[in-house]
Amino acid sequence: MPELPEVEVVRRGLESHASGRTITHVDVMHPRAIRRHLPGAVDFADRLTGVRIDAVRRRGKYLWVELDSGEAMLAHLGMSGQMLVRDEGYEDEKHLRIRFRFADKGPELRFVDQRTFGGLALSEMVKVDEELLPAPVAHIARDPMDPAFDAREVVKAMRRKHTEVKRALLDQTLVSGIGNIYADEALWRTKLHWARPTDKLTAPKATGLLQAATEVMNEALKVGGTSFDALYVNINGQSGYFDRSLNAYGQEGKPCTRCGTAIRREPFMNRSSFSCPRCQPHPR
DNA sequence: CAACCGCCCTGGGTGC
DNA sequence: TGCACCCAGGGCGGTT
Repeated sequence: MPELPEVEVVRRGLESHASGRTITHVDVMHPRAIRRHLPGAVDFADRLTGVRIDAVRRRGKYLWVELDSGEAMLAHLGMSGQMLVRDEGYEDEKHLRIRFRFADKGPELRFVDQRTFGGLALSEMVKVDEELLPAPVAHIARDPMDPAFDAREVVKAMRRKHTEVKRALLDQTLVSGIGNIYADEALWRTKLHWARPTDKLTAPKATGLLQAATEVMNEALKVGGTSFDALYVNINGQSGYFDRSLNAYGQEGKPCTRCGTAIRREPFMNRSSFSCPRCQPHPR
């Protein structure tokens, strides 16, 4: 569920509630939550203890905190990962995976994850295009909210590919941050079917598609992101409201808000794609 | 090398 | 009530 807008909501929450704080205790209650930290839970906790959080950053759906030790703690929320700021003594969540306590004795930071696709890891920073990134993020493309995002270059690269347009939108090495929800919404806004071949898209169409993706994610960010259930929440456990503004994703059978035709659902990469049969006809 | 497929995992929902 | 099954899905490793 968490795509760029939802991860950005979490980043902002962490920036105001975790930056500048020094970690004193780390409890890893589920090893799978740090499976990408190969040296294991003890090493993870040891290297974080006594370390201060200097900044909280994001690229696409990846989130990381810069530490005064020179490392970064990298997070990916997967489908159901949450970062929660909770007062000490607040009841443990059922799927609490990692708990952080701080020197200021203020609220804890908790990583909660029902479906365990998410996780945390410590990583070293590497320089990519004059920018320091955690090593596992080095191959992730800039997202549309990055000041250095170059839409013209992305359009060129997209039109060079031989694939379906939705696959390209979801390719995090081409443009990052877009997942199934915002891909379907951007395609609906641009009146493109997901299976349209990228190499047959005109440059204006591809440009418009990227613009639509950027706009829909900005609109979602303004209202706190998209939540269908309790799986995506901000650091205080609150849902976002953008699900009320969705035109395609999850709208199977409902009338298209543009033309009234019932929205269809089609299988796509072992999941679903939602689109309007009239506004977004199948490519020939 | 680019494209693509299957797997990782859990629990809420549904149908029998 | 209980069981089997389906579905959600980003990223990664392996295959074509």
